[in-house]
Amino acid sequence: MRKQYPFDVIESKRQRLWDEQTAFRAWNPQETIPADHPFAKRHGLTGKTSLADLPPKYYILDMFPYPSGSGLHVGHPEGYTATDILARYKRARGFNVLHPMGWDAFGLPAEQYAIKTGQHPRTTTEANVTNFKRQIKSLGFSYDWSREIDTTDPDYFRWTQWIFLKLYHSWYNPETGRAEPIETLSIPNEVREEEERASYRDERRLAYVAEAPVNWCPELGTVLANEEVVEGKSEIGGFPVLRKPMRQWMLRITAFADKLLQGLEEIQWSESLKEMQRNWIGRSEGAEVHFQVADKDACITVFTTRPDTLFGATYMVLSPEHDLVLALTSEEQQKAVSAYQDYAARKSDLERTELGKNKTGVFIGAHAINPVNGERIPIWIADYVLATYGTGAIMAVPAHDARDLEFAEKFNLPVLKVVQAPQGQDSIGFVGDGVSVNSDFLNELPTAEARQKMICWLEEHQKGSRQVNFKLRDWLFSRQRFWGEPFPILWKKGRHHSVGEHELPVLLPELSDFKPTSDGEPPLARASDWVNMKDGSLRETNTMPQWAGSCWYYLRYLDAHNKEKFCDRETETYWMGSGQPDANPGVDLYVGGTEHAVLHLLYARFWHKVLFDLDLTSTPEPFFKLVNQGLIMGEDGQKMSKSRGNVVNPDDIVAHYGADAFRLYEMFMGPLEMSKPWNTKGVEGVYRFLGRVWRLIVDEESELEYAQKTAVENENAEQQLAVLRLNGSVQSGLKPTSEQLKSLHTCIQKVTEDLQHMRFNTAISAMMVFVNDATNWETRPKECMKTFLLLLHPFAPHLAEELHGMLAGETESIIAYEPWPIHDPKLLVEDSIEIPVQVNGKLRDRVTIPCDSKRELIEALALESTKVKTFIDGKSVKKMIVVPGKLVNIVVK
RNA sequence: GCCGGAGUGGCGGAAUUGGUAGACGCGGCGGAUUCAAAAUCCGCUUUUCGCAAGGAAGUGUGGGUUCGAGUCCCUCCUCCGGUACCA
Repeated sequence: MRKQYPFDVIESKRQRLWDEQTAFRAWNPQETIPADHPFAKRHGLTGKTSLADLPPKYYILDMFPYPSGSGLHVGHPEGYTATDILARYKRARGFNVLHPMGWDAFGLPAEQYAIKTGQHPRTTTEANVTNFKRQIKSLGFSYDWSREIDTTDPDYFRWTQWIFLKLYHSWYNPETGRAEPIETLSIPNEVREEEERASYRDERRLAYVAEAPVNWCPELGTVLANEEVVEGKSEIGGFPVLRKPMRQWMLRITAFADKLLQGLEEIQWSESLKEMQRNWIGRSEGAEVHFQVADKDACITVFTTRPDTLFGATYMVLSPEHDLVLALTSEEQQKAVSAYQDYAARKSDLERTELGKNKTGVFIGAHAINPVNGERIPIWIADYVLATYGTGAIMAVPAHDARDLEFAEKFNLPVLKVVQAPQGQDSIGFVGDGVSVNSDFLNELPTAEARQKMICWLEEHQKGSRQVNFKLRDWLFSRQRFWGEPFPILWKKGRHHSVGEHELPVLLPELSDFKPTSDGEPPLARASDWVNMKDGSLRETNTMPQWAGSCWYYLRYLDAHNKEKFCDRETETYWMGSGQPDANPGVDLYVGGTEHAVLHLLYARFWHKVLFDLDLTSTPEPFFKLVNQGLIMGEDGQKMSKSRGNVVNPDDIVAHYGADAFRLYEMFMGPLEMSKPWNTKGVEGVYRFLGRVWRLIVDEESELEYAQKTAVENENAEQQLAVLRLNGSVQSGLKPTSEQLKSLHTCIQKVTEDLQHMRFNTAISAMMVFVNDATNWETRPKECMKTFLLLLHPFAPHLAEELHGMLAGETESIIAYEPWPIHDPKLLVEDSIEIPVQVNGKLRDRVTIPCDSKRELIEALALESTKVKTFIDGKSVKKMIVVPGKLVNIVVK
């Protein structure tokens, strides 16, 4: 198949030239911009710039990829193309655009490969990064590669460790509602012993060690965060996950639950994404209620969102792991209870989910006193009550809770109606809001009021209190892996302390065997020289989870090579917009997949809020606007996967049609946020369009000549581009006709509007309309063509840059720094307009009227239409609706 | 179950605040060019009735509001994503 145009030669040439002039370097305050840099020329800047000299910032960020062995798939460049188009558009609009790229390169696959083959994860990772970078660069994105980062680079993870130490050395002060240095924590006087005082502090750090039931994945040989467990299986690999008590590093994200929730109000994220985060944080309001245990000196506290149903609590349930189970169980129930505890502990999360609704449990032989009516109610244990939510214990109100009802029916426990359902509905099993009954002082109150009244009663009688609860758990932050950031932590005499800041980074030891040790220790424990310090301290052998590096990478881009700080403050202030009144606070636009809705995006917000509290960043939220690109499906409409054999490799598309066509197609497929199927035929469509653009401007004869020359002297293809001549119809100094101007300015207007709303597909179709138009022009004024190329350039930068070079001469500024064209509304004004005429809302005719027609004239013209007449004949006109410039509707009867 | 989002030609998708449904592209059909093909260019292409002019129907279903509904309101159905014993 003959090429539409020599895209391969043009694309490599343009990429080389952009690289040579570091065209897309973004400039920080206090940097010296070379006078011949296109940015300096465009903005008239010379020498060292201060913050005030720089144009407004625009920070546009992609989710950096994990460089996997299989390379880029077509989903990656979808988001990258969208951001690149906007980066180029914003540059044309005069912004100082920061558009960086890097590698989230710690992770499990490289480590698993190492265990299998012995190849060091570093080697694997470097090879993968090289391949990813080659692929990404082949698409001509305008990244500032001088800011490239790699989370596995010691110069990078040094600062990941440093931020971890900030968390370690901080606590959450509930009074100020902020993270503060641990020194501000006042330790009560009654805690005297130095040991105890240290423990008191350690228990309140934002990074702390806790013995807790964790998600243990035997296949992966590591623990996982709650967020990494999907339906009882590991998110990576889909292996079963068990609950197991282990000592682990935790981060106190729960302290920030409310802030993480409230922060969502200030940012421009899609409603569905915000909703996902809200659900994950899971705030619910209710009350804590204290139940005295009968005949024992013990008290069970429960959390409930329905204190109004307290009179209907007919039994209680503790989770099998609850602290009080042992103490409260009667002798005769001892055996049954411990058998049940064993049974529950053996169940994996997966089995728990699968067994789902089949309730099990055991009576523990003790009773509690319902504080509101003094009733003795039995206490049970059952695994439908989770140890990890609320207090790990519930009051059961079977009449108004589906789970309690099922349990009560199975074990013959009493069911007492305390809420009257609205008319027609059965009150037993009714879980909504109704009216209280059988509830003494709450009777006849609607649920909302009853709830409040009961809380007041509880507080008055010191039987409970108002309480807010969250689903969010603290973040389990340690992994038993090799290929991750080592903790900057040392252990001595069973107590942890931090490595000094000046000793960072803590490097990974050299190992050749990456498996866990035979006694189940993490792989780092194999490096005994590394673990055992001279002073007798031991290094922490866990590593950080993959999310650690991505929690703050957007800040490192701002000042990627700073040796003294994780990021210079003035630079941070500039790019995060705090210094400028009109700038968006934070990253202006962040584009990436939905798969990170609750993992990366929640963790990064959490770290950012801690850094903000410690005055290390200047904005409370990291990502101002966030857009999720939709999934690209295979040609068969199924999700792309190797096993289905429907994976499209960008390399093949670029080789056949070029990067510009690839970019254009990815944007033309449909709205960015929708999922849509790939269709290689569609690539050919946009490829033909680019060929038409080429032929609008380039002379076909000369192209033939070019083809002949390059066929002979293959290696000189780039120089041979010089033989190309302009299409004879392209003429300079030619005054465009009003029709031509109208066509061009319609296109300017549409493309500009669509870019502002990220409607790339319709912007492209507007350009197609223009090109179809211009193809039929006898003569093509050079200025019109140049302007059109400005519109095209964010989408198809190589072709636009090359044609711009031909039209404008290579000595002029590159198109990437040309100002964006502005449409002239005066050129779009029409003298007359065709409007539809409807009769009773049905289209019957169209009439052409002068634009400034008065209502009477429009009505008269509409009624004159012969087609219209046949429909109103013999009927009376009741009403005429005239929408100026839009339509006429004649209502007849 | 609950919470989001989406249902428009053969296909991907357009349609400012309710105002000409189907832009643009793919595919298909026909033509020009060619010895022929590829490529390119031009025309047609929602369905249906009709030789035609023209008519009728039509945006998942059923109803409603309106001069007028793909767009607003209610009902139901299907698909996609998230989540699920969260008290």
